[in-house]
Amino acid sequence: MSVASYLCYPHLMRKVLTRAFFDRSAERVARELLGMYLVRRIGTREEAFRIIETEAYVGPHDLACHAAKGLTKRTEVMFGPAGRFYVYFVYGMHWMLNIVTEREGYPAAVLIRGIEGAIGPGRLTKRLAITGVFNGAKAVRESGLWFEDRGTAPSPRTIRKTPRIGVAYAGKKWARKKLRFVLVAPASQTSRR
DNA sequence: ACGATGATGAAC
DNA sequence: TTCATCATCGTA
Repeated sequence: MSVASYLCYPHLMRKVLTRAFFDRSAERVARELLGMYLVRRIGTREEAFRIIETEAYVGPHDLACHAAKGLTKRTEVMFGPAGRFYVYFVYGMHWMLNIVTEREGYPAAVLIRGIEGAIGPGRLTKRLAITGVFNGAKAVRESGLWFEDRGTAPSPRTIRKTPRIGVAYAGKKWARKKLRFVLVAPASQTSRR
């Protein structure tokens, strides 16, 4: 494959996001995951979905973050190294997919809330057949679930910041923080004037 | 608009 | 033991 091919067909660029990408603040990771791809492999079948909605849960002081409860059996994955999935069950029905961020020992994560074709964290996991078996797994090819940079980073002007969904219990300060990131023009790769 | 779903952890 | 939760679907 020549360099020219990549220039003509930017989607052929496929760079798997490694631990270093996630070993940063949850807020930055949440913002930069917009436009990246979540890739799922089941057997030999592979599907990639552009990420269009995320939320950052920024640490133990963030009262909306499960880690604010401290180290428990459920939250222990968040206390581990970055680049692993934190998957938990809510409301007796839905699996929520998060990716752990920050250094080992500092609990923080990004909730993947929406991909093209499946808006909503519960719908997304159902669509990709993601359950608790992914909890603690590394986001690498071998796991069957990973992230890729396909060279389609969105223009900053297509990114919206809003308060997170369903976190009123966290108190005004944390419920109001704009830690939800939404890509409003998923198809466009560059800014429009 | 509201009830059902049913793991986890905190409050009681 | 009871209650609320990082939703969603079916029924009214």
